[in-house]
Amino acid sequence: MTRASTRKPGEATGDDQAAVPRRLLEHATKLFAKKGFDRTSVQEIVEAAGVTKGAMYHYFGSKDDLLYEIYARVLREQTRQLESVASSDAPLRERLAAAASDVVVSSIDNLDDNTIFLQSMHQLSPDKQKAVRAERRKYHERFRGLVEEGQRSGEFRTDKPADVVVDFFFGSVHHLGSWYRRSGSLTARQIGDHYADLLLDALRPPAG
Amino acid sequence: MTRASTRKPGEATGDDQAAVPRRLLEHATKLFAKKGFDRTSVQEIVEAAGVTKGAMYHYFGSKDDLLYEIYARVLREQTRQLESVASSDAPLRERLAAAASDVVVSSIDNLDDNTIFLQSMHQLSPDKQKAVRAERRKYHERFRGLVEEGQRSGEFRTDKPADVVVDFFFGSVHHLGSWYRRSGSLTARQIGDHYADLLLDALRPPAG
DNA sequence: GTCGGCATACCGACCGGTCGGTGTCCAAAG
DNA sequence: CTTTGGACACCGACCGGTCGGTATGCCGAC
Repeated sequence: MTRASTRKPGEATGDDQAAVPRRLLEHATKLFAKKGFDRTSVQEIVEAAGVTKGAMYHYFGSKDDLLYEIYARVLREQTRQLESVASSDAPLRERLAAAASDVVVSSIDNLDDNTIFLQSMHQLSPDKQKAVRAERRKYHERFRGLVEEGQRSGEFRTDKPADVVVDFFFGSVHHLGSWYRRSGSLTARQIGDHYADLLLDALRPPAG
Repeated sequence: MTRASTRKPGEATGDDQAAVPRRLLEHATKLFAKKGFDRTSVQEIVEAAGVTKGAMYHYFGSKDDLLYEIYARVLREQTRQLESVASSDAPLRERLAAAASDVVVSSIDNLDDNTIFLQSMHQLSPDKQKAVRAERRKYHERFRGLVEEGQRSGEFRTDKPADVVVDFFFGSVHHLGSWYRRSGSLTARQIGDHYADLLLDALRPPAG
């Protein structure tokens, strides 16, 4: 009863050290991606993380909160990355190509988050959903800014609305999770470059 | 007790005549799209359709069956449409453009089905999921055939794998539901033509 | 001693699916 | 013409089970 360094709670022996909230987030991500948000019970998550429900509800207000935190983390990271690339002083075409390729690579690196984004967003509570959408919108707008810049300078075609082009492109990106397999023959960067090429070439003015 | 044309069953007075299975499918589609498959209870569906659970389980083996039927219906229709366009004797570029534009238009016309496809496919039982995937794959392969035809003839670039291009395009199509609003300024056909243009232009050989 | 960091036991709501029944129609028997 | 029987379409109360969330208490650290 008075043993030191008790290993009672949970069976987790491998990835222990990690803080409890981190472990919860990590395993929740995997489970949500694999089985969907609604099909994953809180019980499963806490068992996978080697803790109990008490622990989870100590750190998170609800199951929804868990999902929201996953979203927020991904969005912060992607926004940060885009901002860094978009505001460099490289030529426009290079900046857009880098932004496009990068978002593909990061989406593939975190396929789970991507899958969740796709399938479970509408299961968030309305206000949290609104917050996520707002953040996502900011991201799209920044990206669209690059396209519009090229349209003003004459580098890109102007017969297609910039927002249509951006939605076209991000549709492709969001759907990577439904077909990309790591066992395939193409690396994440190769896919990213292909996608960036397709975008840039689709944006060439029709005349030439 | 012996009245003719009794209107007892259900309260549905507006859209009655319609057969019960059709009504169930119709309302299930709307609810699944709005709230997601798991969040929609069988009770809600039958109430919306103006029948009872008994009726539903008389016509469908399970809630899963309902979802599967929705998928099957959409897939049959889209496959039929693609086959009709792809096998015409018009020039290749026109056939591909028509196929691309058509799938966008039909996806927008049936935004609900599209949304369900996106969000709820993984909630089907494994065997039904397999069946849906197989059918979907056939569709993609037919579409890819058009791209490959153009690559062989030299009309399209050959530095991008055809399957990457097809996945790129269908990602965009599947995501229409997440941003397209009927209240927007563009009609379904306009979006379809824009998307078709972007695809065709992305496929132009890099040299010119 | 009290406070953060959990564990454990438990609750009420709800959900998919079942099952014994009911009303209606039609066809064959009487 | 009437009766009977049974197939079909549907009803709705009910069940076992699960799930998100909570109430309470223990325990080591400060």
